[in-house]
Amino acid sequence: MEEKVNLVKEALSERYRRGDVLSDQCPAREVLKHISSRWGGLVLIALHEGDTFRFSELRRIIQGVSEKMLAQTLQVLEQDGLVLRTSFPVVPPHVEYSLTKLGSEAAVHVVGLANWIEENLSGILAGNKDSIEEAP
Amino acid sequence: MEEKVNLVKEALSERYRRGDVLSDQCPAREVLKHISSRWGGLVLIALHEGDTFRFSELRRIIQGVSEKMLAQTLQVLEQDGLVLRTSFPVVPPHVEYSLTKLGSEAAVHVVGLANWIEENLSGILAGNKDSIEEAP
DNA sequence: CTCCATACTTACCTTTTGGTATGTACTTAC
DNA sequence: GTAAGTACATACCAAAAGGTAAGTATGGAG
Repeated sequence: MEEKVNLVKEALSERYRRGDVLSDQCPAREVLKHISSRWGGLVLIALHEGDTFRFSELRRIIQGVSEKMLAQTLQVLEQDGLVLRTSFPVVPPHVEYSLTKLGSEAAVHVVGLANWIEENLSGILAGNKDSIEEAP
Repeated sequence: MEEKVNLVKEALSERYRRGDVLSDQCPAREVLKHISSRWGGLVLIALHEGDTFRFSELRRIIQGVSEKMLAQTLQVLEQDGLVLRTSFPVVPPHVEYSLTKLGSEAAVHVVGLANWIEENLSGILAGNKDSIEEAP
């Protein structure tokens, strides 16, 4: 079994020179955490639907997100260079959010996953016994 | 602005008949949560590398995961019908994990995202100022 | 007879995450 | 003059996630 683990590591050797989400040291795992955080992926999906959005628009589209969490998530994604924040110095405040080039590329994969889930939802739910039967 | 939100909702109308991760009611969001949970995606990625894996192999490959979390994550993914668990009634116990057809399809998207992150890691890190400069 | 290995489970505790409520600054609408 | 809208920040608390350590069952190795 030790050999098999090594074989897999060997197959992943190319990955070690860039990033490796399977390694707990690698910053790639941090980035994956940001994108796959509770609201991170949904923000990318929402932004992928249009060009620019205001804070309050995003709040309405991403159902259930609180102001605090949306602000926090947007900041993290902005720091990763995935989201662009443009604020206009007017009152009341006007801020627009959009995806950067990097952000669009990442969003494509997240949207791909979300679409797959949405299309295969019934199949997945069928495999999930909890949703149809429950022990008394 | 209300019109814009409606326009987006209209553009997503097709999605409402299947699943919609942007809706907080829809079970699709739960499935997304499972897959994008801290260890869920990494399990899919690891399993995607080979045919079958034993519990202890997965623990070694997915660096940093605890026994408790790996067991829990595998159970959730099994309930969603993404992971297949095969146990052989021998002693010491022998259990093999692999992806189902559904699981393979989901894994493709997760692997795609992970690969993108790994390939673009330096670019992302460059946009992330926290990793190079720190306020004193 | 004791130790080791496998694949877990369980109890206990800490850390992280997330929600609610409130405050801010300013202007327009009523 | 009071409320509403905008884009947040902040404090406080509850819930969830996660780690550690120990226990379980069983048989073989020493």
